[in-house]
This record gives sequence, structure tokens and C-alpha cells, in this order.
Amino acid sequence: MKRRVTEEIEKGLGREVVLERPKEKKFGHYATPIAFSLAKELRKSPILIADELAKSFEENPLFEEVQAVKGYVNFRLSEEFLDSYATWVLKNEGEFGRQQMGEHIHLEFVSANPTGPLHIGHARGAVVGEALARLGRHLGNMVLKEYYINDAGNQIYLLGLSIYLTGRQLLGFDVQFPDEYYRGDYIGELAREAIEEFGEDAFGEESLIESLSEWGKERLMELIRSDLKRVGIQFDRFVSEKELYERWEEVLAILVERDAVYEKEGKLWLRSTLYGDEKDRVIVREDGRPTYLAGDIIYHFTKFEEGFDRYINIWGADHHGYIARVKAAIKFLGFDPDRLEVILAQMVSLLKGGEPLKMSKRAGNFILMREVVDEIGEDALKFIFLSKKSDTHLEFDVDILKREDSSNPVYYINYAHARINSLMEKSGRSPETLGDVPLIGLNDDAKDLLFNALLLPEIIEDAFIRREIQRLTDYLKALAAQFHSFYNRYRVLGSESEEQYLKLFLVVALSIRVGLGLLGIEAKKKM
RNA sequence: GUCCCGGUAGCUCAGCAGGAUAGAGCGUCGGAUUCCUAAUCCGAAGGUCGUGGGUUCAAGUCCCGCCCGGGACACCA
Repeated sequence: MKRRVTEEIEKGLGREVVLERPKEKKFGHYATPIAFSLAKELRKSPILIADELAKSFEENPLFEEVQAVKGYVNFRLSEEFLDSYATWVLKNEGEFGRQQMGEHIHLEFVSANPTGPLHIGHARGAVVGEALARLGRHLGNMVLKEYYINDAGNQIYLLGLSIYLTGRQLLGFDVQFPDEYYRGDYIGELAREAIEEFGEDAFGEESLIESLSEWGKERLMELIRSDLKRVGIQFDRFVSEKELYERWEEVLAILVERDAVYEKEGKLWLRSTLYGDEKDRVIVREDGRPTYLAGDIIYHFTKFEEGFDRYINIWGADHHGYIARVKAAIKFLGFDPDRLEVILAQMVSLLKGGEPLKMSKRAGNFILMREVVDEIGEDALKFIFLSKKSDTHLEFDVDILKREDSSNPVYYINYAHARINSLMEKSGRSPETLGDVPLIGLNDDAKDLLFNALLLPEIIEDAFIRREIQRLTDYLKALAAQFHSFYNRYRVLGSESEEQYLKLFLVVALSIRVGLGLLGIEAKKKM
């Protein structure tokens, strides 16, 4: 809709125009401050320029009214235009808000270490990534969702060790736990399972640790997958860091050839400072073991080799220092680091009764994603996370969220959808019979509602391009509010405008359904 | 010390590549149900937009300094 209007205005003016939505209804549907910038070039008052511009659009059938107010040019769309768009949308539901952007996008997210179940911090990245993928696909992009499994480092050994020691403790041995080991209920559970699996005798031998590491990793990946499934997220591909090392020699050879590395103090360093990093980074230790960065270098090499148009990584904010070195590595490998975009998911802090809850995997007192899902439901969880920009801190109190389910925006939005569904049933009409009812001669409230319901496509485009999904959640809340208000003010069934209102509501319901769907939430028909 | 995120109503946050009188939800107060789902609606109170400069027709919005809060600064992942 906005695109259509922008085209029309640009055609008339012969230059690029910024269209915005005025804060107040009285200024119409769209407005442009173009006269202010023209004023400088033409050395004329913006007010005069705006007047002239407004006149030139007076006869355009797209608009009902074009007005110049204090230098702004305000456009009000014609009923005919809105009606024809609404009619088209209802007949082509699947096409609502679709585009053909056509980019191949590689999206890596979650990628939590397989050393514990997903906690609430991971959930944020998971939810944001999933929604981004859905939006991207709706807009006609190919999106590959990938999970990078960090299964090669010391942590996996620690996992095995933790299960081993806990198992020994369960069997009555006197056990000394080192500082660096994983705690938490799940370790105990795994240890019990492991005793069943491997037998009590095996816990007499330290050689068991290696098998426990591998076994524990597999068990935890299953757990993570089922946690993700719980909130409707499935990945297209899982990549194992360990397996990537098969290509380490190959990648290293490229780095050597490009003079991207040097030896010092018996270690191998990447010259990442050449491309903006603060310092050079070790990629191979003195004892020959590659560092974590090495895995990421191979990983990005294999990704870029596949030739996607764009790569998006969703990382925890604590990884932000990592961006520079990974981009440097990409550059050294001969690829364009600008194709990599990193979205940082900031910390989630949970309060309980006003008291902060600290999360630490090792301490074992972190809040699990599935615990929160059990408490508030997957839809509420998604909505909360998607309501805030991912790169800002998010704080919420579990107790309040548990208590105030009626203030949950998901209920509010769903309620609007359910009400419409209920009206449709009561009216005994079908969407097909309403399709051709002309939405002409509506009152102002109905016109406003129609316009806003038709706004969805530009909202999702905006939300995707800017990677700011909260624009969509805000929009849905506002649309639902406008609907509820309308509903309370106007009687629908039995009124003269029954058919028109129902058709209008079908558009509203469609926007809600499509919008929620893109957030991974299914709109409810009944509540 | 360096880097990142933030500082807008009592609380949680919006504020759209600078634009027309700073918004929403929750909370508080006061109303609405013989009638389509009151899980709703209507109304009120509540803000020197952390602070000091600068840029311009126009600054929560952009630039610089400072203050406060959180996080990151590994040869751990």
C-alpha cells in the first residue's frame, strides 16, 4: 500500500520522497515533509511549495484528499482504493504481505553448547531467530536455519567428568569436585542414567570419562532438540564443530598462503589487527590444540563457501568482542565480511518477587526455558521476547507474569481474533459471500480500522529489514486495541452495515492471523 | 583503561533514517454489561526525554564531553 502510494507520488514529482504516517488522524493516511527540503533548492517558502504539490494531486483517483498543512503534504486514500485492496487481500489470503525479495540467507542461531538444557537466555535467541526466519520466508527469501554444535572443546570433557564424578558420588564414593564442573539437576539425572547404561563397575575407571562425554553430549542434544520443539522450532541443519576439523588443514593452508598467520612463542596467531581487531588472536596453542576461534574460522569458511547472499548470526551479547576477529578471518579467507551480520541478543534478567535471579550454568541455579514455558506458555514467552529489541536488556518478573495472565498481550490479541470468529459464526455468513461487498461509505472509525488492518505488509517488511520484530508485536497490539474499541462502540449483527463490518473484520482477523503466525503463534478461534 | 547495551510517566518499555501538541501497557482513581465473548470498553491523574555543549528551518532522535546502571574485554566455549 505504501509502496503503491510512494510510486504514485514519485511519479508526480519526479524525485524520491519520504512517506511517513502522521501521528494524528486528521492529517490523513500518509504525509511527506518534502516541501521543507525543496524549500532550500527552490528558495521558496515550504508552505507555498506544499500548496502547489497538493494541488497537483487533487485529481488523482488514489486519493480522496490531498492537503497542504504548514508545509506538510498530507494524503488521504480514497475509499475505492482501500476497498479494492481489501477485496483482493481476502481473495488472496496467502499472498497478504508477501514479497519476492529473493535473497539466500543463512541464519545461525541458538547454537548453545551441549553441556546443559536451554535456559531462558538461549530462549531469547531461539525465539528471535525463528521469527526472523518466518518473516524472511514470508517476504520471499530462502532462509536456512542452522545450529552450530560446539562439541570439540574442553567443555565436553568437563561434561563427561561431571557426570562421572556425580555418578561416583551416587555410588557412595568420596568425591572431590573441581571448581570447573557442571552442576544442576540434569547432571544428577544423567549420572543415574549413565549408571544404568554403563553399569556400576565402569565408574571405577577414569577411562569411562571419554565415553561419558560423548554419550552426555548426545543426550543433551536430544534434550535441546526437544526443548526447541516444545516452542515450535526446528532447525534445517546441525553442524558439528568436531566434524569441521576434518577441513582444518585445508583452511589453515589458505591462511598461511595469504600470510594471515604467524608464529610467536610457539603459538600460531591470526593477524586480526590488520582488519580492525584490537589484538592478534591465538588460533593454535603451544601444545598444538586449536582454539575456539579456529573452529569458528572453519565454520565460517564452509558457510561462505556455500555462497549465500547474506549470513546472519544471532549471538549472546557476551560474544560481541568476537565479531571483529571472525570478520577479519572471513576477510583473510577471501570472502566479504559485510555479508555477515551479527545480531546480539542481550541478557535476560529474571526477577522473582522483585529479587534478581542470577543465571550460571556451573552453579546450577539457572532458569530453564522449559520451566518458563510450563509457567506461562510458549506463546506468552515468544511474545515477551519479541516485544523488545533483541539488543537491549530485558527484565521480567516471573511472579508478575504468572499472576497477570489477563494482562498478557497474547490473550488480548487472540481475544480480538476469537471475537471476530464468533461474530462470523453467529451471522451465518461465509467469507465468500462477503468478498464483493463494497466498503464504500463507511464511517470514520471503520475507515481507520480498515486502513490499519491493511498496514500489515509494510509493517512486516519494516520489521524484517530493520531486524526489529517488536514493530510487529506493537502493531498487533494496536490493531487489536482498535478492534476492541470499535466492537464496543458499534453493534454489528443486525445493523444496516452488518455485511460491511463483517468484511472489514475479516481483514482485521487476517492481519492478526498472519501477523501472529509470523511470530510463531497460532491465532485462536475460540477462547 | 578499552569496547558494547541502556538511562523517556510510579513500574516495564515504544518513539518509525530529525519533522506537526512526547506514546502504550501495567499500576492508581472514576465510570460502562436488559444487547454480537466485560479475557472488553470509556474517562482522569501522571513526563525539565540522565546531564552540559554543538549541528539546523526543525533534536528523545545526529555529533562531542560528563554522570549513573548492566555486560564484555582468554591460549573458556
